[in-house]
Amino acid sequence: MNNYALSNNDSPLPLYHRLYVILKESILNGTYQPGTLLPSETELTQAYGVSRITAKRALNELADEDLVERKRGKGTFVKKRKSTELLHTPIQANIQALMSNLTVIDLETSVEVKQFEYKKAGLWVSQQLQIPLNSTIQRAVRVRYYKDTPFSISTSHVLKEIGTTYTEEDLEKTALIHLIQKAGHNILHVHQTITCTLANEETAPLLKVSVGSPLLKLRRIFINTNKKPVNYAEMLYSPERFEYNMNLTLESP
Amino acid sequence: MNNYALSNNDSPLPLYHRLYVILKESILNGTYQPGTLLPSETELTQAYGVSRITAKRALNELADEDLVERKRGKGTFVKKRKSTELLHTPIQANIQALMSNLTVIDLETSVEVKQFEYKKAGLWVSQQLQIPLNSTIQRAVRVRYYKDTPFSISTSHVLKEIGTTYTEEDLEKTALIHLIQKAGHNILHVHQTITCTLANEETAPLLKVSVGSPLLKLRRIFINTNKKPVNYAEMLYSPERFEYNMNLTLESP
DNA sequence: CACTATTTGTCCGTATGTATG
DNA sequence: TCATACATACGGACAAATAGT
Repeated sequence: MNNYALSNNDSPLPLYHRLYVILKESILNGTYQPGTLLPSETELTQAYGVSRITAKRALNELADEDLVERKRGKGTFVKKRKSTELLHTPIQANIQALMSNLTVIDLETSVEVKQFEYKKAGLWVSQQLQIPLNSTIQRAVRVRYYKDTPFSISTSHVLKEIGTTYTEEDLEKTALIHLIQKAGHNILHVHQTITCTLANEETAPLLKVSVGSPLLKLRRIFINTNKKPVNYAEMLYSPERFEYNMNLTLESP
Repeated sequence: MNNYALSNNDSPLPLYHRLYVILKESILNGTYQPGTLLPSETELTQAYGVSRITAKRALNELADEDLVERKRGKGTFVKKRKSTELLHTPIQANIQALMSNLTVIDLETSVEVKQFEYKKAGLWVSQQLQIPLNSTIQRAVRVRYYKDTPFSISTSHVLKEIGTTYTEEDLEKTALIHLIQKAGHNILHVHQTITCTLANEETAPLLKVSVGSPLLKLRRIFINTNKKPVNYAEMLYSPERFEYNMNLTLESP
């Protein structure tokens, strides 16, 4: 059996948790079908080279989550899931890589602020920011260049009280995330959606692509420590100049 | 200062590591500029409500990574970074959500295998799978339907010795990842790239969209425990039927 | 009915890592 | 640096439930 994943010893995650993740994954991907018997504590002990207490704890964590049922003298059984809602877990990642991407963009590219205005939030934006319709927000459209070729168009919608803490010039020099943090709002979550669209008469010339080209579209909602959205942004990229990379591993870093 | 992130106590990650992540992030996003002084151990103690030893350890982890320099009696200074390579960290996420997505697709959708053939790998595929040019691989094209509307086209390229362990019929009933695992290959990493393209004469009718529609394109390389690529797959989605969601948080789950 | 094997539950002692004051 | 507390992880021991011989 695979004990490779647990040989790495310099992980800050406790052993029982890593074994729990491995087992949970095997249940969710169908290696252990609902109703079937999971390996016993002693089998896990041998297979993964851990103590029985560690194996037991991993199994108990699964039982606490109602993924398995433990029966003394019989074994640990995979439960049948009633709803599939539980499975719709979106990718959960560390914000760190996003932050460093934002910073590296800031360092290596130049920015041109195309629009900078205060206006009333429409239906879509007010829903995204969870504010009343027609609240005043700050809308900024920026184009990023990398070595003189346009790289992205980003349209941000920020709460008025945050927008007033910086100027149009600040936005050309500093990453928006940094300005928001300076305004006293620490970002705890970012919800991100990746989709695509076509370049239109407005966006095509800004990115120097032809109308009808495919564009990668990112929508981001920044949520502060009070769980309030503070920024809704849409980014457009030409797929020839930007692709979104991710590494998915058994363990979180 | 923000001590919210550390109040959550049910994380399996040790406290010093979570503080380390927060500090690292603040350095990378520019809150603490290179050359400047980081908060002292006692300041961190007060700001985040941790003991001095915990703060010390978090700072030492940063020093071990060469991100900061510690000077006795003076303080902890943010180092200047020589290369920006370090910042280009791609999003690092747990494979679990991807696995469960694959499973839920398998449960709720129907699959039609459009092509199933063994052929010689071209330049691109052989590079992705790290095999010699003209090696034999198995290529399968599948269309997924969700309630009778086409949902995705996926084209997979699998090493010949894995492809021969299952049939075309298996591929209609079982997720490919499951079949690969049954062939004895445990997946440790998945490298994923998200980009976009246009529907052409071949793909448009399969997805029942018009030629020239924008399509979300996912490329995935599955890597087994021996660090060998075993599957290269491309997926196409209509953006009206599928968007890619991610949650980015300070802490990994 | 005992007897045995398997499996989980509970307990002990010990060592190390984490975290506080 | 020290003392203390708790969590993690190991090895071992024994009890209780289950199933088959």
